[in-house]
Amino acid sequence: MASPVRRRAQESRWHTASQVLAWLRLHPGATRAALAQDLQLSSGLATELTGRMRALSLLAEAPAPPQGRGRPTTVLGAHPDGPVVLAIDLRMADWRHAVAGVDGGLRDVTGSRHVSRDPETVLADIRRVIAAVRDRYGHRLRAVALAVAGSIHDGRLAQSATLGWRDVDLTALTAGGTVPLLPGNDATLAGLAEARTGAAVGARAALHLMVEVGIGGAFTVDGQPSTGAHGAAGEYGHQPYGNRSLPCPCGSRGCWDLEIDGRALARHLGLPAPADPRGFARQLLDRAPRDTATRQALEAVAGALGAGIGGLVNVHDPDVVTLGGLAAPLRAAAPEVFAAAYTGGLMAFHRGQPPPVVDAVHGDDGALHGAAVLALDHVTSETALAEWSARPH
Amino acid sequence: MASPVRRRAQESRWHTASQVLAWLRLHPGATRAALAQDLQLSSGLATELTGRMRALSLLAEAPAPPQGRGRPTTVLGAHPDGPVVLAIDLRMADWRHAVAGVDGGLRDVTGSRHVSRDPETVLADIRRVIAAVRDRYGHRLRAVALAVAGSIHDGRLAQSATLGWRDVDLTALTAGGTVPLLPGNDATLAGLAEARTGAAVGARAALHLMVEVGIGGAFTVDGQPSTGAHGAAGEYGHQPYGNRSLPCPCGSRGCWDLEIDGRALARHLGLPAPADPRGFARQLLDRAPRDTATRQALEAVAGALGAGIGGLVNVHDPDVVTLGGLAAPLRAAAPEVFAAAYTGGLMAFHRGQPPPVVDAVHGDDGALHGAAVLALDHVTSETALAEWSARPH
DNA sequence: ACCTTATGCTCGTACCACGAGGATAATGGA
DNA sequence: TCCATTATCCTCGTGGTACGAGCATAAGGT
Repeated sequence: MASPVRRRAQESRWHTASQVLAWLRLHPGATRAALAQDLQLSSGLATELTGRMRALSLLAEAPAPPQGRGRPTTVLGAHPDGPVVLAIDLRMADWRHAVAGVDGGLRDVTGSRHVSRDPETVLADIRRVIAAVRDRYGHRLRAVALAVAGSIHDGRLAQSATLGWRDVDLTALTAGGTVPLLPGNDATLAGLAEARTGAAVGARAALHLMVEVGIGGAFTVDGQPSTGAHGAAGEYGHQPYGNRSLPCPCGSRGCWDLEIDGRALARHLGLPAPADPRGFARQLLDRAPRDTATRQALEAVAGALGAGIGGLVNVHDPDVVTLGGLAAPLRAAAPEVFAAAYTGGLMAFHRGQPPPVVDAVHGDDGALHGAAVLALDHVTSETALAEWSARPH
Repeated sequence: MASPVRRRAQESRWHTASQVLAWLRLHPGATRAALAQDLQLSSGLATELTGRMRALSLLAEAPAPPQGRGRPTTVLGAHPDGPVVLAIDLRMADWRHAVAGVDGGLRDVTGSRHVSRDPETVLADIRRVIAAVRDRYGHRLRAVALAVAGSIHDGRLAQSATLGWRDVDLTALTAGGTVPLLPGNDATLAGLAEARTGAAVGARAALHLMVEVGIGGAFTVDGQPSTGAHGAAGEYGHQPYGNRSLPCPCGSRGCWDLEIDGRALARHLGLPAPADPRGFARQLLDRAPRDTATRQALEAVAGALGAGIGGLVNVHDPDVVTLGGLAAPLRAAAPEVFAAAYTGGLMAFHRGQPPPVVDAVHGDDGALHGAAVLALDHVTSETALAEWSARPH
């Protein structure tokens, strides 16, 4: 615990080290010479910093293969005894987890299907995994991030149509331990992953939209998602873009959600609401080319998707929009309809150079990667580094 | 000009000084002792910092009136030779400007009506004022911020329904000089002012919505507005919340704008679109109590306002929502309808503690104050302080 | 072998932050 | 009037990061 008086000096002490680790995650397998050049470190400072961080097990250096003339440099990587985080992605039918070191690489990616979708059972499973990882890594485990397909509010899972849960306390997962638990909405974290290592790399402001059951997303600026006051931001599916006569399970009416996912497709086809909207939509996407009615339903949905995205671009003014989950195949099913609705929804001055709408690159791994990013951001923060350095190594 | 190599040291050198000036603006007329306590500065550091900043004309100290026992402290304020900024608010019928020092206080608030609304004429007027202020303050003038009732895109005024302008280059206003021009949307800057010194003080995340002609706003996190990639964020009026059959001057259809302002009121009353939607709405608000049809029109608008705000709360998850311009009286005209639509538009888990919707406190001065905040943020940044200190005094 | 190139290391300097100890300037009571 | 009390300011020695110059080192090229 840093004394409050020493606060400013403590933090500035780890400022550059934190920058180094952030840079390392963006450039895995990079050399020390490249680090010094990118961050404009003097060679003296690079020596001192890497030395200090090596001594603290924050960094490992290995001789780099010589490339041309000059003294060979070293390759930077995570230290074998360095801090690690646990990333968990809790989805409708299954959940997965992985361990990551400060270089951002995911290790031990493991998954298993839910035996029961009952909250108590699932949370007990997760608690078991956390305990197992803590047993294996000991004090090296510094944070656990949990991506959930539902709305997060002050550390609680407020509601999840996907899982059928309502107001589940997640903080209890690491209660008793000292490891912080960082929960996040799955679409928000997938957006974070796209911004850092995905289709939105290089963009200052990026909007990610993900369709599974309903539509969610994240707006990131300089790689930081806008989380709002209680971590509940990004619920784009619950904007009144739709038909006011349709009630939404969220409690509101006319939500965009209802115009986008499998429920909307079923409605357009005159079918009852499917139990598994995601699976239903996937089926339709597969058989679309052969079925006119299905194609028309997909066109309606693609249009609703494009028009809404146009409105969101007006609100957020992103450099780029990324599509995750079913959003990408939905657009691909009716690209002209989507494009017309998208540009039609933009304010005139955006139409000269509309932000490109690109498919996400992380696929189903987005939320898991994003959870790792969230946890590693926490671990490589200046205060967390100060804490880590206070322990013996 | 700082050499790139010295960047890190230069910035950290001014880090605390920048914090001091930021704090001073939030606590005008505060004492040095209070500064040291709030920022947890050791008394030695407070001495050194204030001394350095006094020598650089960044700060003035005057003996504080003694209050009880103990050695009297000093009151901090802007130095009489310190840096200043020029804030300008360009509105439909008139424009105003003011000079501000680093303590944030607005001086010489002046206004004048447009003789002509022709862009060239108005911009020439503004150029004249900038030149006059520069003549008077010389190198002390460090930034000019310009609030405009229109959409900003990469430093240009992309379109303004209010002024009837389209794609006007604003950067030319200070061309030739070295003073940076910082343009901003008026609603965005009003939101900034509310977040720093208005109704949203203390909130981490705040949403400001302002109705004049159409509706615009700003989402601020920790006092920083989300500006997007090109400074065009916050165009809430151009989300497809409304009736798709209505074309909007922005080029899209069904914009929220068309459901909220004087044009919506006229439509509900079966009247043609008014030339001055703002004045028209003001008239109706005045005579509402005596006229049933008007009251019903106002109720429809208040409902559309509340429902949209509910959707935006789902998106942004703010701590508080502030209403500027006509938004406050529109709500007041039908508070029950507004409240029902607002909570009805919220996702269920927000309804337990919905973010309070409060009236803005800056009134018509919001954009001008926000422009001053924007300019002063620039001037008290670490790099700007480094530049200032490099000059002789 | 020697030069060239690229990088790492050492060390003196500059500067901010910190904390302890003492100085200072007011009040208020004896 | 004098002195204790209180709150603040100032001085100074220490610690720590960043910087840059100069030198050392380890390769490839000639």
